[in-house]
Amino acid sequence: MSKQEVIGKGTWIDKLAWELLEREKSLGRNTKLLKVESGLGASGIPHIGSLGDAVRAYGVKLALENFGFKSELVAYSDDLDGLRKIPEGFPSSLEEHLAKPVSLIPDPFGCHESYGMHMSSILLEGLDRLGIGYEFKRAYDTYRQGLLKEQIHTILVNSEKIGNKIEELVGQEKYQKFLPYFPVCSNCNRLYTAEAYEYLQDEKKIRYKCQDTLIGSKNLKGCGNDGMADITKDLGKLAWKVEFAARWQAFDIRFEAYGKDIMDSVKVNDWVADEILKFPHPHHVKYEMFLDKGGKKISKSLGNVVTAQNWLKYGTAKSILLLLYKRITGARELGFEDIPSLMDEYNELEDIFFGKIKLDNEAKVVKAKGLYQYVNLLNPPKNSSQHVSYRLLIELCKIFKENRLQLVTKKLLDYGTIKNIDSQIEELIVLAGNFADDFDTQQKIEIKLDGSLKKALQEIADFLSSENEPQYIQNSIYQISKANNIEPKDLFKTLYQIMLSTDRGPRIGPFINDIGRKKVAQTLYSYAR
RNA sequence: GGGUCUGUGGCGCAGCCAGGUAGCGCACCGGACUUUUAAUCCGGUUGUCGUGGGUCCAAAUCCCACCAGACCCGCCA
Repeated sequence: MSKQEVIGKGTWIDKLAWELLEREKSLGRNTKLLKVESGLGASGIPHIGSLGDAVRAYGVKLALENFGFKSELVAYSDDLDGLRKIPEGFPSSLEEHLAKPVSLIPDPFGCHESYGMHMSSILLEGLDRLGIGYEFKRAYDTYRQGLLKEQIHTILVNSEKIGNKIEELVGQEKYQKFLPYFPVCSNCNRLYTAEAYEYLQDEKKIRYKCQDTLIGSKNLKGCGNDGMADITKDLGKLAWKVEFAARWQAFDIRFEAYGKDIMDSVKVNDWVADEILKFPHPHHVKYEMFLDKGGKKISKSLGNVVTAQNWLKYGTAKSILLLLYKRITGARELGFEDIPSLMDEYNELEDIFFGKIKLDNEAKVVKAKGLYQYVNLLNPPKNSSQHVSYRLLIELCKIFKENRLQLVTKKLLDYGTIKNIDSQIEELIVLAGNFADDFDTQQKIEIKLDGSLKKALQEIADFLSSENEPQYIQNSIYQISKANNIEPKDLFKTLYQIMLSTDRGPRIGPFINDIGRKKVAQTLYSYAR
């Protein structure tokens, strides 16, 4: 390759941070503190995509710090968003709270102060477990404290201009008719039903009428209240099409990533920031949504979602960070089945980092080492850990269900895969064990037993019940099959079916010995009857 | 209507965003170990990188056009 200066650690994150710095330089802005932002939805279960937004923003923060600048990640919870759909698996009692801001809805699980905080907490806990630091902010506080009042005022004063521009940019006509502000009805607490029709500039108040409105296909009842909202302290919120811009300026945000589903909103917000608020919009990067394996967008309102918490049952925090840092472009169908390869890929990166694997392409080495450092949040370990293929662990865990930790480690030592047992290995076995238990989708095989097979099983069980050397177990099975005129193949198959629910498996003599011959004998007796 | 992404052995995908020998998993074949199954280990086969142009000493990778599929937006946030 042509020699090119390596930027930072040589990853896309560094390149992005570099672009950001170049832009700030040309804007001539103060670069004392470069804040990056991530918006957290608070109305649905936060899946790994929401997490990714924050994790990647944090990566940019790290890159900026690596370049010698101060940076901070603002995690902003959109908890004034109204509840529009009840997520699957949530109580239908939420029905009465539809259209209310999620921060004004009681937590259906009773563990947090509101529905919104319940959802946000799931995401924040995920960030904590990944070691991501952030400053938490909420829409609720932001509006209550009037932090956006200047911006709201400017936007409302210019609402006609903005409405026309929105139509021009993205073809949405709505804001040519309505103000881009949703008050929360002081009478019924609902958002969306309260239609803002007049802004009283001098008083900084909005007149609204609470009336029936359509959300999706659902008709929501308004309460008829004819009210007034003070934009400096009452609850309510700017429409998304203009809200980011207000926030960017109020919080002095210099970077925000976004998913392609809100591309249009970002386009409008950039314009509003630049032209209306006179605050040069933050640098952006667009990322693809994570899709589930069917190719559908992961819906936050659906249950059974790939959350950080679910992922961490099977994979390490580093496997999530690797997923999110390895690249930003490209559509990704994501599922738990991606965990094994990410787990193994991390080991490979570690080997490259510590020089155990040589690559001939120097540029790729730099990139791999850089990625490894980001996955370790730019604080890589001093020494390489012991590596075991995660796939191998899964195979072993499928076989050993009881006494798993002990039996799997014994096998690993036998194979010579590891030299000694350490806590990391034990942790991996637990993770791989969970994976094996939850995703070993081999359907139960119907076991057909005729008379001679039953007799053979009986004999094997008898043999196992007596004291014999382990190495004879394998042999005895051959003998018993011959004595009963059964193909050894069929007898082995039956044994695997009984013990593992598969047609194949590990060498059976030592295996029986490992799980305990008495226990196997009991199982076989029950089938021989 | 607007936009984005994807297209790589039989299947599923990585590599593309900083061009330099086309890779991984599964499957398949052979070997080792084993008293003929299999786990595991070692080795191997499988490709005009969607099509057509362009840039370049060099393109799966960058640019343009086209074809096909998926998704998002055009309610709302």
